[in-house]
Amino acid sequence: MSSDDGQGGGGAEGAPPEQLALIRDAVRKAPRAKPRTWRGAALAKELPVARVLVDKGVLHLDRYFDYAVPEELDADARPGVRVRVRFGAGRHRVREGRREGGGLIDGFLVERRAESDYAGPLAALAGVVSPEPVLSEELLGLARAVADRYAGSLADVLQLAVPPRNARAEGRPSPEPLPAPEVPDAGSWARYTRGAAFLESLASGGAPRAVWTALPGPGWAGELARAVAATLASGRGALVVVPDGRSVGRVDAALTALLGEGRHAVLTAEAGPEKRYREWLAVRRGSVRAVVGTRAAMFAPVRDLGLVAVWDDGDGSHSEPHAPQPHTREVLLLRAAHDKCAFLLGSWGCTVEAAQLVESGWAAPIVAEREQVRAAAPLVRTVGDGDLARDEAARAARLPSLAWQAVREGLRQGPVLVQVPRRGYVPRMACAQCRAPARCRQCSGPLEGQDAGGLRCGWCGRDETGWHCGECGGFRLRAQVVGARRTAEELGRAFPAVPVRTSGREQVLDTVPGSPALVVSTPGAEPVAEGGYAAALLLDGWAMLGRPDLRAGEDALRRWIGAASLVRGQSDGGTVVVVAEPTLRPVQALVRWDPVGHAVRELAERAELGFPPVSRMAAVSGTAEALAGFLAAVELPREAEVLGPVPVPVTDPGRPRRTGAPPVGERWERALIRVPPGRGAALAAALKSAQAARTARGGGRAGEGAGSDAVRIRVDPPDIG
DNA sequence: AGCACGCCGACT
DNA sequence: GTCGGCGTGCTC
Repeated sequence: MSSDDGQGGGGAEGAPPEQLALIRDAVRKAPRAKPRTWRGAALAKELPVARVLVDKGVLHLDRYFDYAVPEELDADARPGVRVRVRFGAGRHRVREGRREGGGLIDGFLVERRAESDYAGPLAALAGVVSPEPVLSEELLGLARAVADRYAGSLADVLQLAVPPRNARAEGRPSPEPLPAPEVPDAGSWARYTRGAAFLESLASGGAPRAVWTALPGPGWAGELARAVAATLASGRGALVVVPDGRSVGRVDAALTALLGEGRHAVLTAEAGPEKRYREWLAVRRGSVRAVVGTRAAMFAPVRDLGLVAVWDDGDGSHSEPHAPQPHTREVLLLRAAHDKCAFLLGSWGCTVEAAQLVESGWAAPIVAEREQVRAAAPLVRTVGDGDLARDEAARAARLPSLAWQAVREGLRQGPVLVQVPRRGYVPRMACAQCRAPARCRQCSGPLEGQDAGGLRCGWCGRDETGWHCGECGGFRLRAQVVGARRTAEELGRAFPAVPVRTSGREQVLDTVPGSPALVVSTPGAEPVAEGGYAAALLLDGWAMLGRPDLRAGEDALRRWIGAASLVRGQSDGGTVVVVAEPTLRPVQALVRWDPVGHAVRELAERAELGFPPVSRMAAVSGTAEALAGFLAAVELPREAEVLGPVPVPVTDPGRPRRTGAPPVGERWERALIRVPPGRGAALAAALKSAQAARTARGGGRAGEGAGSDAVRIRVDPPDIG
């Protein structure tokens, strides 16, 4: 971990000429013992200098600024508090001796010091917003590590890590902390080979690190709660981050069942600003020592942290959409390293990153015995192209008879889940004959069907008129996705006696009763069925696997496993039918219920190709000029490799602009920069300093508003072709 | 980002 | 001889 401050001791060696004046000043005004303010106001007697992190964009770049502490603010101006300072106007004020120009802006007081390194006269703190010390040394250290890891600014990270102040919440005292609970028994952790040992280690103050492949079914929330309880029993705090509000609810319920009220806080965005800040404060003040929450909780200031845990790290919600877009898993890894605490990554599936933690020896696997898995997982059957072709009935009904059969039989035993692709998925086109994805002849982008009936490239936007298949020469197309939703509707009509419930983006159902019903859901929105689903039908195979993305296979498997984990085990007759080609690797992994094996193979492949997470990548995007300028200026580590630039898909005016996509009407390019393992920090540092130099200098060019010259940097880009 | 500094051309 | 253009650099 690199810990350079970016701001050295102030030596004159190699100083650029524009700093000479400053240095001359410094020499003349040499004795730095006592800071002077412009008007010589009375200062605090002890430690009269406040080191402040100014909370403003990216431009001041993680530098601290020193301010004088007026006597009347001495008591409140403690490290960690929010302050107001004047910032922005120049030295002229000293000469004119009149008004203190510059606007009032927010900042965090980072440190009180006896003297300043700054040669000039110090401005005084304008005020202390509140005496609540919200930014602890640990949180600051974490924020800096995250900023370094992601080539972002400290201020940006702090915006994610410290919730906005709410005076009412701050005014209320937090409850008295409860004593540590008893050590819980192993409970259902006994289902896993190393499970009980992991809990014992937590309870006795150890810092074990594990990647836990959870058995399908609802047991995971209780198991997480038990890990939290064991950590609390050791006298330490615990943090659990899950992908969504529903999962928070499950872990919350499990914690309450195990520990009663008052021992854990719930941090979600849904709570609203006041409640959220109140909970956050209770954690910071040490009133509550355990936290469960969504993404933003990854920064929760838990006291004496003993365990960090993340559930389902493959879920996209763990990626923070705001700069610098940190990922829960990576932030918790940093916390585990800094605080030397235990780490638990749990999931029904297994990401490539998780597999890497095990392969590298950093974390131990926690898995169940093979027979246990086989009994707990449903029986999985596939329907591929061959079956469809042979199955005359299937083509007529647009659904294979195996699927009908599974649904019919499932409905006799209980609810049946039907997983359909998310709406808004653009229908991608494929050759009707050989199923090869239809690609643009200009840029190889995916061709998409249009409402009007034509074809258009999803990347470069060109209309395609004379398409023919590059693989087999065929000239007939079929939609890869269209039909699944309609199929679900048809299913409903085919079983008129059975209620149909839907769960999706607009309305997500939490649970459904155990009585026979068709439950149609998009991936990730599947309700939990009481007693488990009798069967599931997974209809989005082509949609998931057809995407031209590195993670398409991994993602598809994750979503299938997520749905299939809600189905009763094979021993209770649970059945899953997946409509996808059985020769494909993710499909085979689902049939064998072997997510870890799949991730390990993916990992080996990525290592061979030099793909993340084995190497570290960053994406840099912007206009062609901006990108070329940036690439010319950046001083990359020697081992770095620049791929591209290539054109970025244009933003369709009709659809919402995705984060990182160019503004409508602009053409952007993107370069990928790759470094070997261990050089990630060096890459981030290089990108950061080049970006700093450019934003400081370049500024607004002719015509366009400022920013047309800027580039966007994304460490760990999620979408690598 | 603001905003003041400074070094060049048109004005009273 | 002075006013003000915006190009450049700093903000404790």
